[in-house]
Amino acid sequence: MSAVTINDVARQAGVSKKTVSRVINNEANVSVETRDKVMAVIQATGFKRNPLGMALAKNRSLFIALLADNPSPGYLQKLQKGVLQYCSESNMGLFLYDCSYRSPGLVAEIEGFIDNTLADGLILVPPLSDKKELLDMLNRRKVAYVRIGAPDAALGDSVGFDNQQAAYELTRYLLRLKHKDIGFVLGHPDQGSSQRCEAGFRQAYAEAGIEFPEKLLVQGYYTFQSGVDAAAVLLNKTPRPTAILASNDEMAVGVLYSAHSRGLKVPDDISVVGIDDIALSTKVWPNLTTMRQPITAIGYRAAYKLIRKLQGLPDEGPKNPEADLLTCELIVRDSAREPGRN
Amino acid sequence: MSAVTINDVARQAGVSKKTVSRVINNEANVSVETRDKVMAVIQATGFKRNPLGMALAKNRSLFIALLADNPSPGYLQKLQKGVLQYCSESNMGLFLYDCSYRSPGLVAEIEGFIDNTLADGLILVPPLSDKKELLDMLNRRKVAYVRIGAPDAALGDSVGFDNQQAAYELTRYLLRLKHKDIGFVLGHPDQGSSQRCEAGFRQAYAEAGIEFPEKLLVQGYYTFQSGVDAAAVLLNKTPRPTAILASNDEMAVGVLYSAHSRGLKVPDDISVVGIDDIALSTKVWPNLTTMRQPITAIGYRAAYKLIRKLQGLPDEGPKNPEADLLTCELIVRDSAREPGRN
DNA sequence: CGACACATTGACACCGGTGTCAATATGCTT
DNA sequence: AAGCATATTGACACCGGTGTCAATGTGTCG
Repeated sequence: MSAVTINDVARQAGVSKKTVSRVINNEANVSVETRDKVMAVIQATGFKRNPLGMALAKNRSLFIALLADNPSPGYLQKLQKGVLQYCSESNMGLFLYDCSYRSPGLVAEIEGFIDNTLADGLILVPPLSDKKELLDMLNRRKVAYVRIGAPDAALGDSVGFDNQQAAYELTRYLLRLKHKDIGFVLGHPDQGSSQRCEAGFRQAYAEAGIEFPEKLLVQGYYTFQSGVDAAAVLLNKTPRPTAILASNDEMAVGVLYSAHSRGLKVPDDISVVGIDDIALSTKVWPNLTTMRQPITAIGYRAAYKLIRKLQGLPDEGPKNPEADLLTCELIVRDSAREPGRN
Repeated sequence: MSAVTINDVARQAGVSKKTVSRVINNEANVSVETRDKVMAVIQATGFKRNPLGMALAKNRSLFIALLADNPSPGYLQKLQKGVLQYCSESNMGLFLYDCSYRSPGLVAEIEGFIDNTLADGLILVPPLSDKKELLDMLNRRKVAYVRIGAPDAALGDSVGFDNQQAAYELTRYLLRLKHKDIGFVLGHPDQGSSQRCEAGFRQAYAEAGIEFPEKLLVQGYYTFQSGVDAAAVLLNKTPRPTAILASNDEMAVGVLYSAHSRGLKVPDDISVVGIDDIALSTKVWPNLTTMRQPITAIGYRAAYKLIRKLQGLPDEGPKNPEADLLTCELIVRDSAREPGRN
């Protein structure tokens, strides 16, 4: 059945196994006749190189891993899809590893994971991508990585999108709709994206020359539940905000939920918008108006960058020197409109 | 830095590398002094066995893979969590692979994936777990697998839960609430679980001595969109059903969405229930009444069964001879109640 | 024709472990 | 004390590939 080895091919083709190795690796300096002969045997026998043997010899495993804490499940899922897609295209295996951001043994745990799998490279999802100790360990052990969503040239390659721009444009959109009292649900305080979102809100207000409603800024943690809780606070304020902007869709859906449970109608009584455009956003009623982040594309691009680096090939993507920032897009759906008579 | 090999340990401990191998594998017939001496060096050097070398020598990779098409993202996510958990506990790596159920090259594609990764075993998520050609290939290649959610002793080990029982109890619950015209959204026709659900509906009606409403049976495909579509059909019937039971929560949420978009109130105007209890079910308004399937536990148990099998250790779980069927549980939330005056 | 660059190929060691088997030491039986 | 079973250990080949280097063959130049 299986197990046609390089030795079998070599024997049948009447060459040394090194020559077979040359052929399967497309190396130069193999005569055309030899190459054809070997290829024929490979075809006939259905030979596939054993990745483990190769990995051992080359000290390169051909596996990468996606490391994630689980902030917004919908986000992770889309990201994973993009990563997986490029992995398939390039015949790389993708390991999955869940970890807990707050666990004290995190770095050691991940070190153990690397030892167990010998993954060549890692894709780090926020908030892991901001974790200095982790990056230090990876640098020390010379494990390649690409970070998602946290551009900071000093910390290494990253792919993400411009949260500040997204929040800025979304806020402008609400301001254009004539909302003035907008409630903001912040993201997780440990994540850089959170501060960038906040900067975007403020920027839009500043440009419009309207005083920023400091009292309508509520802490969130990027989770559904934190959105529910934040909305509960905001909806008790007087005057009640006419719109709520959450730093991600997962929380925006929580806001929606909170509004519904107090009998408020969206968008008649209050507008709700988010950022990301995850699958969930079109499963709730009403569909969420949001800034679409090309999450799957980001995952794809991250995998591309990592794998190209591992292969020693140049990155032929966008020429952005330090970080890839993919652009976002306003998706107008049904959860926001001009404030009504209340 | 890294790369303490078994040779290094052997040299420093003054023994042969085979003896070191014996120690790290906990083999018998090593004297206590030797074991201690070797252990001390292992501790001191921080030696970790290289999984690739081991895999090559033993012809066992210590990696398993989760193969999935993507029926209901929430389902997959919970499952993945359970699988990952047991993998972590047992130091196994988990590969992820997405595939398309309908792709004609599916079997060859998966075969290629196995060649690329040398995964020791596979966990198959429905509808893959029903795919005869796939199972044949795996048997032929002697790749171990555990199937999720499709008990059928002839096809190999499986872990799942009793869909028929779930649908049966859920239907009884609605009947007890005095619903009579219940609309049913069936699952994917290719998946066995779908027929079992249907059997459960019918069983409950038969027991109650009520004629089964054949006209209220609508085809679905386990996706959100198919739930939306099926509900559109059901809500146009006269008389309109007073309740809709969907074969999974993903579709039930679609039904909810459909009801909302026609201005119907749930549960005042119509009750909606589903099966699974995914994360989504508590993010929509109103929260979904559902039969909870212990999805994460199923994933955990599947990984357990597979890995124990690979390790040649006995399965010390439930003594169910052919398939593990974990029990389900009715979760009463806010999307169903007695039919109103209409 | 000799010297030399270059293309082609294979022998062999090596990556980091494990399996087999033989060598030696030890304890027990009679 | 001889005979034998058992415990402990290491030498060596092997898993399936790749890297190094030397040995050939071929073409070009002076």
